Amino acid sequence: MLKINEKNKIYALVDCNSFFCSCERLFRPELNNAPVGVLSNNDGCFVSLSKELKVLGVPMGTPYFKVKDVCMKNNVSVFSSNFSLYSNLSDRVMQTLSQFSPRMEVYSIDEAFLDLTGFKNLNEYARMIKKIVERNTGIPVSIGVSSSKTLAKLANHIAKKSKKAEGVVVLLDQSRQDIALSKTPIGKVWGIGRALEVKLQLMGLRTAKDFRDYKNDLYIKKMFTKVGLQIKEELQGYDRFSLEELTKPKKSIMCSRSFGTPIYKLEDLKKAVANYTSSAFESLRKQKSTCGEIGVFIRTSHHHRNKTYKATNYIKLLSPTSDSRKAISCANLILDRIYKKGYKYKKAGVYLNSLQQESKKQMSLFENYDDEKALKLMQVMDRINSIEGKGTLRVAACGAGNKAWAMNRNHLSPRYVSGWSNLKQVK
DNA sequence: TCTGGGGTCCTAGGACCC
DNA sequence: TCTGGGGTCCTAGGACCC
Repeated sequence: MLKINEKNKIYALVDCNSFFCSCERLFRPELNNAPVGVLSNNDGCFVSLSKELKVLGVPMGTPYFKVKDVCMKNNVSVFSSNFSLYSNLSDRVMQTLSQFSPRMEVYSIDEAFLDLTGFKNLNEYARMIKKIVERNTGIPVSIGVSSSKTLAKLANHIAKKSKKAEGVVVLLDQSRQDIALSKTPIGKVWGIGRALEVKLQLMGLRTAKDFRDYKNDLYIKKMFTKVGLQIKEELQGYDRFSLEELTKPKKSIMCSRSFGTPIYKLEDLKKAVANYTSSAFESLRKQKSTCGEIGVFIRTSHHHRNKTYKATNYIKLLSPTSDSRKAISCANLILDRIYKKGYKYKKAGVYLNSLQQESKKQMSLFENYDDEKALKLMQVMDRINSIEGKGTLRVAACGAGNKAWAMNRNHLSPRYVSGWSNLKQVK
């Protein structure tokens, strides 16, 4: 099999600092240097912690009741989560980021990868991105730049921690990579979770550098599957998890909640699940999919041994649907099957599986470009030129297939140049 | 007493077919 | 009585992420 060995990509990972906390702070500037935390549904656990709260020794995911005292004593501002606000602000951040590269992957609500391949003065460019995002949205970000997503992620991690870095780390030369990787515990590497961490440590691999330099690839593949080997190669700087610009439609959708107060009765479960079903179907219709299978689960608390019960069951639909009323009657049927009397239910949810697109017309950002997208490309070009000098990059639009790209002049092929005049006309 | 919600990908193993 | 072997598809469950 051909192994592609060129390290020719450059990715930036832009990550919002303590995102939910930062969102809350936008409306309470007086909290800017104070400890802030945001809680999950039912105010269960912390899902976002400001730097000042982390310093107090509260780890991510801690149940609130366990640290309530600490919070009171230290005057911590604790918020219930407000996801519609966060998702609004996220859109604004992403919108701003899209001005800095023609290729971008929105990875999560608070993170995006930018393809900066071919760009120069990366440090300066990244600092400009950081400054402009903060100015336009009020959300502070950290940026890590390197030749694979995994390394960019690692660089970002350092950018967050190191004071000297001031929020931006470009991790490209070998000696700096060696130092950074040798200081990174193996479990901190993106894609290495608790289970793999244990296995790797048993092999004597304690740091990211140990793993990167481990010689036996076949053994890695056997022990950690294809993905494990890919992570190792990403640490070596090879691009194995390439950028995914398209926001693909979801393959499954679920909606579930824990109950603040437990539920005992079947009819109450049915009401709750009906609500979850309608909101799951809203997402389903939004991405123009139909659903071919519906599943429901109910469970008691898993934190106490005695009298636990959990059950899941599915119904396959003869004809896929996006009509939530049909789905709700299925959900009720399932609940009739799995409900057992006498239990204290703490959580329930609905799964939508076997999703299919109603129409296959999925467009990438720059496919079927229109005036607006073309103008956006011009914007990107201006940004790039402002830092690298005019003429470094050129924006071209390709007539065939209606694709438009911004690219390095050196990589400009005649095929793309042909569309150049097109785009100028648009401007 | 009180412990989130929403996803993806991969593999092993069983069912089934020829 | 002896009881093959290879392929595909599906599902459950584990691992990971934010």
